[in-house]
Amino acid sequence: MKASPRPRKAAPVARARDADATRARILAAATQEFARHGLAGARGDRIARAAHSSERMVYYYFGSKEGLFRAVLEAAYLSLQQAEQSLRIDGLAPEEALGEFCRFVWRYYVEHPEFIGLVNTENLHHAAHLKRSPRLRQLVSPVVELLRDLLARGERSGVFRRGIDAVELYIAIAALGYFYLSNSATLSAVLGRDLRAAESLEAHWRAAGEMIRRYVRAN
Amino acid sequence: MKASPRPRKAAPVARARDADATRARILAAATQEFARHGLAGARGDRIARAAHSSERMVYYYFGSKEGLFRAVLEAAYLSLQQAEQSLRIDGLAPEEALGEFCRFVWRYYVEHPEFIGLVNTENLHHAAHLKRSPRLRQLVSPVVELLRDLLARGERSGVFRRGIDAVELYIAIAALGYFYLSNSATLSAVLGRDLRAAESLEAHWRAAGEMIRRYVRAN
Amino acid sequence: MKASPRPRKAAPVARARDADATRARILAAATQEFARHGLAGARGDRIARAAHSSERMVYYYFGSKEGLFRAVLEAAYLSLQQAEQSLRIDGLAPEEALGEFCRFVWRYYVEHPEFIGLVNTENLHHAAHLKRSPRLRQLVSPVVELLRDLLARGERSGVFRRGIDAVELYIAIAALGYFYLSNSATLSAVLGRDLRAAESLEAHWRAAGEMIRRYVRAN
Amino acid sequence: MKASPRPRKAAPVARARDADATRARILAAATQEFARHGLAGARGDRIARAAHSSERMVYYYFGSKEGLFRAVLEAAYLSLQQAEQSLRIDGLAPEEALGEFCRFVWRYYVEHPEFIGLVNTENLHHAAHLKRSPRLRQLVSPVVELLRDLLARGERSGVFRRGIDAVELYIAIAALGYFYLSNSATLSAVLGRDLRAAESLEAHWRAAGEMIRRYVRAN
DNA sequence: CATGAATGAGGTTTCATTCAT
DNA sequence: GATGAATGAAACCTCATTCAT
Repeated sequence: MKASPRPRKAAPVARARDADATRARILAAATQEFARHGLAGARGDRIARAAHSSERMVYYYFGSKEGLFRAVLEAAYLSLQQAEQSLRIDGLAPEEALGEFCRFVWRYYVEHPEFIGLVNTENLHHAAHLKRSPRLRQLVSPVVELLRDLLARGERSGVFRRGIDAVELYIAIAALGYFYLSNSATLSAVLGRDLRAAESLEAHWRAAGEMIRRYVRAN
Repeated sequence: MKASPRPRKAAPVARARDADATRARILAAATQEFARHGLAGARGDRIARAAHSSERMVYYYFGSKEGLFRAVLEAAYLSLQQAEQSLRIDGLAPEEALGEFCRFVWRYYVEHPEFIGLVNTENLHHAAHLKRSPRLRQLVSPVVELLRDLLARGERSGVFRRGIDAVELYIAIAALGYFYLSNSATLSAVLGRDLRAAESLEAHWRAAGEMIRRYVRAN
Repeated sequence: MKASPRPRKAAPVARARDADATRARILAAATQEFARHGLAGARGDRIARAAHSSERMVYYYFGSKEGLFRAVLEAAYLSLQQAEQSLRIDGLAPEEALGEFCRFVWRYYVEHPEFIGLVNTENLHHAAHLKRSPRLRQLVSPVVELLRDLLARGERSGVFRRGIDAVELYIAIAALGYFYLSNSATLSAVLGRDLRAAESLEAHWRAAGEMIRRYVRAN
Repeated sequence: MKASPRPRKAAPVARARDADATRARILAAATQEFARHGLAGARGDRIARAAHSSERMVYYYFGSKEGLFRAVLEAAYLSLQQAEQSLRIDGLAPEEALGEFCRFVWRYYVEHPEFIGLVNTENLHHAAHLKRSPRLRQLVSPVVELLRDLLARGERSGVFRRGIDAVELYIAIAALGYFYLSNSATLSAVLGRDLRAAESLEAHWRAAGEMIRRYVRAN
């Protein structure tokens, strides 16, 4: 065991560490709560209980319900950005790279259902919190730039057609993944098919991949 | 026109005692309120005021907030179904017909932003109200059948390739329209481009149409 | 089929009969409702539904909730009085007559649990409705007179002791029946014995009869 | 007496922050309100006002109206049990002891009219709250055991007859006190005699005592 | 005689938040 | 830094009752 240097204020230090941990637990609990119930539907006591803390602490650390939501939203977009930054596709052939890109985006949605819930809630509020958050205003998503490079590479090598807008391509990719997952409940009811079943999901990713491929390929 | 005897308080009385009209006004007001604020965020007094009625009447006609939401949802899906039934594309050539279909779906979303709000809210609740509504369980969307016929026609005439699933095609068309509109606020903030601007919208419909066309066409 | 004499106003007559029947059904339903839930706990819509009528009719016939309660109370006490008037014990020997009297009172409580519920409710209200009802103020219970005669007879024949107050005797008889039935739920819980079981009830009537007998008998 | 530093708002502050005291004041106020008006007739704002607190605090401490009622009921039965435990009659001669027991029970009813009101209300609800209360289910009334011992003693010394059930005796004693007080309002109206008058009460306790004595005595 | 529509007032309960130590 | 106690405002909903035909 490593000796910690001069634990003169052992108790306070422990508390301080708890403080960070408490804050993190509240943030995690709030992320789930806001994603599941929206901003208006979220309940402070549920967050406090899930975080093994108290409502009082929520206000202590985040000031208000909206402040907490803003923090949750910031953390969610920051997480996405970090994941995006770990994406390496510049070594791959354009078509493979695009496939990898799609898989990355869609997998992120699948593995982070809370992200979809939070973003839906934020859209209900016309992105008011996103706009007001200084931390988020300066973080521009790097993925569009990535796609732009990819399209240029594909164009040069002749496998992609010209004139494709990177933003539009990104939106299409996002749409095909996000909408399917976000709306699977109502779609399943209306279409009479369980879209959450494994085979439905797989079929969708295949069709969606095909759609993106056909959209960009030359001729 | 027949002169009614002593219409001293004609207008108010007519309004005050017309149950159908009162119900309809409440339903319309609630549709807006739920679409804008979600189920938890909707406020009974705002609905009553917008409907020129009272909170009491809301409960008189719809029993509870959830009952009202269910009625709103039923009406919204019924409206969509009625619009769908008025869609006539069987006389058009397959490619034109598909274009017409896309335009119909996307225009519906553009002209009924409240529909998107309601459906998002219902998805937050895992389609619980949709599932419980007997009126909606029996109404199956007719558009998938329409698409299936269209795909068959196109296949036979050689303009569409084989093996396209009508449900997948429908989801793709819906996704490209719905996601863009539903998420325009956060996307605009993150992508740094106003997706609600007229030229952005037009560009999107063009790109989306191209994507669908390329997805189905032969070769 | 018998021809009814001149059914000129058949419908109205039928309606008029229905009116009496409706009134009676409302009264019967209200009796149950007030007995089960008290005055404050009684619900107009439950009464209307149970009477196969409408809330509006309740007000049409009885003016107000309190008016309805007063009518119910009057009917209940009138029923009791009618039953009391049918009691014939003057031909029996004093001891037998007293036994018959007890059985009559206790059987009435057993067979009219709604009476107990109503009387408890009325006591909660300090008999305010009883006091205000002119119909009830003039109906004096004849049973005390009956008991007084009985006690005199028994005294003369030497089987009853002297100095027994008829009112006290009546209260004792009532108490031993009423309290047991009215409080059986809490007593069962506290005493750990199901007082509503057939053998418990029988044992109680035996003990209660013994108590009354020993109270009045000479020496 | 110690002088507290700067007691500028001493009284209000002390009162405002003493959780136990606040809880107790609410409980006391609710006891009166429920006893006087029943469960359905009780009003939250009246309780809050009488407790010099707020409706909000009622929910803070007791969760719901029913939760408050349950707490009130528990406290009432606990109080009775405590009083019962302070009853000492094992040193007295059997006849004296029985008289003391009766006096104790009847005095408790006279001095705790709220207990009668609460128990009546609970019986209206078929003892539903009593049954659900774990605290009350385990507290068995000790008085029946007391009576059983007393009867055995009296039997042995020959002053009491054999075969008397302690539960029946307890019920009889309770009935003669409870019923008289609980139903005095309607009985007074129907019998045309003010049962709450001092001389009526005294006469009743005398007659009731006589009844119990004659019930148990040998021969 | 009957009734569907309407309603004011107030009921219970919940919400997000602050006080005071 | 942390906490239990407290709270104003407003939410949803219900009640007994009346209106207007």
